[in-house]
Amino acid sequence: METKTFKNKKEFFISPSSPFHFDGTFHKPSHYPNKLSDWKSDRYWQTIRISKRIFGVKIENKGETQKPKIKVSVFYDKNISEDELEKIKQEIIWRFDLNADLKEFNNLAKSDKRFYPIFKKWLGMRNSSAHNLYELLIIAVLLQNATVRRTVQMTNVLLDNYGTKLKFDGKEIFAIWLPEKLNDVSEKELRDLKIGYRAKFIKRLSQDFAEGKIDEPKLRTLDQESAKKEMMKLYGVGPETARILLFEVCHQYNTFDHIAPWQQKIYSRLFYEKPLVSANKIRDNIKKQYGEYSMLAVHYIWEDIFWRRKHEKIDWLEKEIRL
DNA sequence: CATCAGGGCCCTG
DNA sequence: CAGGGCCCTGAT
Repeated sequence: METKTFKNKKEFFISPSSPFHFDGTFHKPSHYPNKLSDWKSDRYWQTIRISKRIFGVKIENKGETQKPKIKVSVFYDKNISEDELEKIKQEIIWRFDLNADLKEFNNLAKSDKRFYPIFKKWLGMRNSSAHNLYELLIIAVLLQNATVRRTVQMTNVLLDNYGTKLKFDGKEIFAIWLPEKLNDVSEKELRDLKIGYRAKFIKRLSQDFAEGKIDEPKLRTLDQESAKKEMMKLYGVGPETARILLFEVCHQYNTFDHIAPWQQKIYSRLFYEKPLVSANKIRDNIKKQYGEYSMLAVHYIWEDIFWRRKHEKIDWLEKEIRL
């Protein structure tokens, strides 16, 4: 593992579209714990790679829901150009969907008698991804067919071997390796880290990205159907992984199509207070109610229950999360 | 102790 | 388009 310490710092501000919810956007309690970011109320840290160069980023809330403003501090070594700063700014705006127009969605939420309190509580929250396509793809592959504990284990062993530990602002935050880092790493070496059949996926995906076969900027501009088609071409990407990528990386709000069995159980409780409702019924009802914003609406309700879980014991939920 | 399904996907028939 | 196999782990 590579370790770097960055002491130089430059700052700039971003004004997200209003309304905006800082903590809901920068922290997702449903995600598994990892060393790739850190969060305290109104403060957030992560690493970011811009044209293969790595930076430390601290983001602070300096505004209010209706008058949003965030301060970004970029940590680097040696020097940084205006161009790089601008690229970082634009990338943060994209990844955290800071320019989102959620007027229509918020109107929809208002007419939802049952869940309005939740939508109101998280008003201005964005669906976001701290990571780029390759990085989130790696995470998604590590989620496949694994319990949380195992996913955490696999993430850590890979980061310890190929990642970068970045020290900045008194924090130690990791970055996922660049795809070409695995050029000279064999599938067997990966396999020996106990990541199982995923070694094959990660090896092949890294190769494809290193060779520049995937055009992330273009994928971000495609309509949902075309983007999904392109994602599914990636080795190891099926319906569930494509859904994650489309929602988090491409900010497609209406990706509530594939429902995994464990999600189905949680949705059944959340929406029907029953142990098990058929996936088709769940999907149809949600799509009918939230239309183009199906996944986004579910995201609000989903994250809300995981926020509650932080300080409240929810027995049925504990049972459905495989730790 | 053994067996099995699982925070999916690929491949084969 | 159905079903087996895949790495491992935890539940039974």
